[in-house]
Amino acid sequence: MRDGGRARQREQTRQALLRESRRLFATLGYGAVGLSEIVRAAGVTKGALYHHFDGKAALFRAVLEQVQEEVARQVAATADAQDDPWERLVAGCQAFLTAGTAPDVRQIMLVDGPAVLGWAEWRAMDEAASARHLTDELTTLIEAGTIVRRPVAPLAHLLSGAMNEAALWLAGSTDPPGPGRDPGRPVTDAGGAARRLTPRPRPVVLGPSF
Amino acid sequence: MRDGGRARQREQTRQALLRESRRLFATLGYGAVGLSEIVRAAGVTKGALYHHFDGKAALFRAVLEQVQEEVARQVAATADAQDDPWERLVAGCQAFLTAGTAPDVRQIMLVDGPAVLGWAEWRAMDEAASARHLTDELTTLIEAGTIVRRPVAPLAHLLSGAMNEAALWLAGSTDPPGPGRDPGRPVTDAGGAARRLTPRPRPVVLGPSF
DNA sequence: CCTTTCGCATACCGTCGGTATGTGAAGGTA
DNA sequence: TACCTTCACATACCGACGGTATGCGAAAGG
Repeated sequence: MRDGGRARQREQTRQALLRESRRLFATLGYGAVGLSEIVRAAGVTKGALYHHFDGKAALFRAVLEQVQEEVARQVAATADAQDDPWERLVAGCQAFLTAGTAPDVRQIMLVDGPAVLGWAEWRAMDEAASARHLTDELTTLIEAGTIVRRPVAPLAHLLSGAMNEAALWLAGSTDPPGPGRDPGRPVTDAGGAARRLTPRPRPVVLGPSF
Repeated sequence: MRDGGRARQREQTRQALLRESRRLFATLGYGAVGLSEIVRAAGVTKGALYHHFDGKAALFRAVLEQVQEEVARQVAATADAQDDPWERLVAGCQAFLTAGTAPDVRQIMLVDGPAVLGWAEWRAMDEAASARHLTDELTTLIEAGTIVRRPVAPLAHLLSGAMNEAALWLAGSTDPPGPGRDPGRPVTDAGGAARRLTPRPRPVVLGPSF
């Protein structure tokens, strides 16, 4: 072959499988995508797929890991640009809402993820990817006295759940399994909505509502 | 037949299908349950199933409707026992967390629901069943000045998402698709945790944290 | 140059959701 | 009571799917 060695070709095939399966999973949903479609789009056969992954669910898991990593990177980058801890939390939430509006994230990470891998595994992956930072931020805010002292784990879960639902809601009612409206609509202003949802005056306590 | 007329027998078959499929969906998850298992457990054949429902997803939809109705009834009953609007909201949230801890609700309503029917349809069903009351409660609280005046729709979504995640978390890490621990464990004290999560002093503003 | 390894293709299998058709009892009608 | 219609299913079957076992040819190693 004129292209680089075996390792190069191997990685190329693997990336093609990840890229095409991600696209199909995002647009049609996990259940509506057949392996035949994936391998056809990737230009390989089922033999290649099962050589790289342990099955359909394992392929989905790899895609989900990729998506979660991207979201975590965006959120962390936006949050870390802020110096003040409270502003870091707010910026991080806004960044998550912006990222969560993307169809990939929406369908793969928020809709199919828990059902395909089971909630426990999905939660563990989310914890490892991004929720860990959220816990850190909340801990910092508690230590600084910005929010009332409470167990951080429940706070993190509640805030995480609220953000997930908000992302799904802000993305509009466009999702594959249903009737599905125009996918190319201008996407409701997620950033603006997120900003409107956060308090103008910096609060002294976060606890009461939780 | 010695049992009542056709209508009676028909309803009996339908209920058996709903009961057994609900049990199997709850314990194994939607994807891991085959129609053959369902009809065998219900003591009928696939012909009966397709005579009553339009397919597997439609059967699941009927089960989900049933589950949502039960949850909504419990929540409404608990909330309506309180006179004060704020106490109604708190009691309703606690009741939801208690109900959401049940494995049926957990797997069917919170995990598989959005993936099987699509998020939009799932959201519409939830809206019709229970979220509508949540919006009403929040509106009342805003009108009474208990919480700061904001658009209620975002508030309702955030709170709903937080409650859903909380219910999944409080139920522990036991779910079918994963390794799944002892299903009969004593269920972490959901009511107590819910009470601990809500503020002791009645707040004047709910907004800041949202 | 020969051998081994490995990345992948081919061929095949059991099972699944879904459908088309058959059937016998319940219910109406004379 | 005899007949006919309706209806609530059962039976038989199909294409497609996820998954597996095996074959093969090119690249790496000696």
